[in-house]
Amino acid sequence: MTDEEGTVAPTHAATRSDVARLAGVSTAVVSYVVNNGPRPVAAATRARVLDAMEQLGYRPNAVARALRLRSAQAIGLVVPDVSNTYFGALARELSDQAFAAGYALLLGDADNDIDRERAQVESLVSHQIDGLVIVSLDPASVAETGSTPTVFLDQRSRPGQLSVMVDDRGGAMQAVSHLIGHGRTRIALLSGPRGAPGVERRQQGWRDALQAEGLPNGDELIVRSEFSRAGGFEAGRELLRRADRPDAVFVTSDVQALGLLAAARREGIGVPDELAVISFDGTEDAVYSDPPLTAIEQPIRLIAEAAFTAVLQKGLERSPLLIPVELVARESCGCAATAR
Amino acid sequence: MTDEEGTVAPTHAATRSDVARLAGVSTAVVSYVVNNGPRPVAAATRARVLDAMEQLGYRPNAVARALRLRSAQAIGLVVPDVSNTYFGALARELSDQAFAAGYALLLGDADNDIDRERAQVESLVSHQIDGLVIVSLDPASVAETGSTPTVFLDQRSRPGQLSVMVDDRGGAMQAVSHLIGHGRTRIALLSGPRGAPGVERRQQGWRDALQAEGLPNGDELIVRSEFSRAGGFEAGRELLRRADRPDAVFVTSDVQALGLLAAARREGIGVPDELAVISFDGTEDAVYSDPPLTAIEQPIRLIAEAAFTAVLQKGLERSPLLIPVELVARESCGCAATAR
DNA sequence: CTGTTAGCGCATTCAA
DNA sequence: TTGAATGCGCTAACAG
Repeated sequence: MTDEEGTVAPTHAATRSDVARLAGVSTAVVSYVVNNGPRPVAAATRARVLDAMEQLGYRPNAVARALRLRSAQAIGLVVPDVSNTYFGALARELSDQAFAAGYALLLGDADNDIDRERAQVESLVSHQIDGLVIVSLDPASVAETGSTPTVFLDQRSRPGQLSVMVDDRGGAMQAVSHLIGHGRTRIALLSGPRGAPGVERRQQGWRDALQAEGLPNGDELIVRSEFSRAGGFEAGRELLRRADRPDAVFVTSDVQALGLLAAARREGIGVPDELAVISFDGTEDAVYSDPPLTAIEQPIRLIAEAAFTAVLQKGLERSPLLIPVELVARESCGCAATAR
Repeated sequence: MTDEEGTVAPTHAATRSDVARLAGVSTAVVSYVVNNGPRPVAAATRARVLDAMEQLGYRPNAVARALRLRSAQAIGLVVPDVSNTYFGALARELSDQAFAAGYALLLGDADNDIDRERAQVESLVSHQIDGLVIVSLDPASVAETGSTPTVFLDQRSRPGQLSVMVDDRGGAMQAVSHLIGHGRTRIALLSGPRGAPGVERRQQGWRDALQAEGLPNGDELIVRSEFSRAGGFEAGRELLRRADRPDAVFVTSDVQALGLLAAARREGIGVPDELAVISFDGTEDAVYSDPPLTAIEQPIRLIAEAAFTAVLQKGLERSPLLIPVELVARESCGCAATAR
């Protein structure tokens, strides 16, 4: 009820033709001032238009614009789980990039589910996004994105595919070498889900570094879990209860390492004294844990920049970038104790 | 060039009229089968259409649909910082809700900046979202959302506004009472940014609970920081270095509490023995910290459900919901020690 | 410098 | 049960 009061609140939001009418110009002119082109507009006219827009509280309709331009001025991001610290940070940085360039960000949370991931990708693509950045659970089975430029983060399945790669193997090798430098000899791997981004290469790095020193690197030293605190806790507990418990662990993500630390505490195993730990990611999680985690730090801002650039300027960056990572020593590896 | 080769690769993605042509029907019929209505379609015809869609790899254009329907089948979420565990979890749950209902989620990260927040809101609204959920830095200065239903999370500025409120005051009182039950008498407050969601009411609850017991509750017992680990660390350090150091702290968020725990460790202050801590949020951060945080747990899934429902069925839920919270005892309050 | 106008892809009313 | 035609709001020729 009380909808036909009239004159008070406009039924629809103002459109460009309302503005044109009020300003006494054509709709084209309104476009020209809104978009600052492509044709010039007389200063006086422009002022009238601006004034009319103001009066009407005019807001351009981005959807109509998107239909016309075949571009929504938006990019999509699909991750397995935004509530994971690393992916959250990634979403934040990408949102930053997008915003700075005038793009909106559509987020698809795959909920660690491959079907959900497919559905999210299809939904985003149908929304006419200008590009898609995806951290896939299984890059081989990602839905077809047609003409939407798509960049995979830290994974590559098909050859010609756009990717931003992180130096997973190198990082893992750094981590393991560091552990060896601390005199550790039985270095386990707390790995992530098969096929998850970076996992295979981090694993390879772990193995290669161990191999080079003639240290044990068999599958019996590997445990796996999801990228989560709970996963790291369970897998860590299993590992730490073994008779031939390792004296160090390289972990494929910060959140898993948080779980591992909790497991060590529960088992009464001192870190770093009895168990040295180095994780991959180097998010804020690593800085404020107990003990603070020595970690292979991913430059998330750089990664987001590279991804954003690649996705919007397809062609140029077809060379797969390799983002460097670096070891940031904190306490979980034993460095602090050594220093003391 | 090579555009008239035909039959090979279509220049544009297939549209409804390509499908119609191939199936030998009108575009209206294609609509009917795509949308399963509003008119019936003969089984044989439907089969032909489905077949044509398949052949062409047809994907409906959500933007065109949105323009026509004046609804993008999408909702927006604006938070101060997605990389904050709590907001990340919220984004995830809301994404879940939206997905289940066939909606996409547009995410706006305000980057803890009020101007950025305004811009994000405007951008989302212009994208014709069907509803907006916002956790605002300053609800009074949120951009006008016009006819887009908007629900504020845990804050209310204007009277008629849609909100999903959490029982902040009650939760804070529970926390403080619990601390008092452990014999603590000098209970500080590590508070959040002024105007941030829930902060004022949590502060009120802290004060009221203390007041009721005749315990000190002056402003000198309050320190403030952003909702971040780093903020909690700095403010915590300041607090713990005072001559009249408190014997307990109620913290307005998990991430701040993580920072406080790190500060206590740095200062050599034992938690919970010398300093009991209870935080607000109860995310996974609380479960795997050292010691695990006793926390007032927010039912994030419930909150997301309430917000989603409210935003899409405006009118119905105009009564401001009050979501209950509950204290989950872990170790930082001293319960474990008591039990032992 | 400004006005007219033809679509962008889709849903739907009106005819058939 | 199906087809033809209209318009959602906007951009960008094309024509003054």
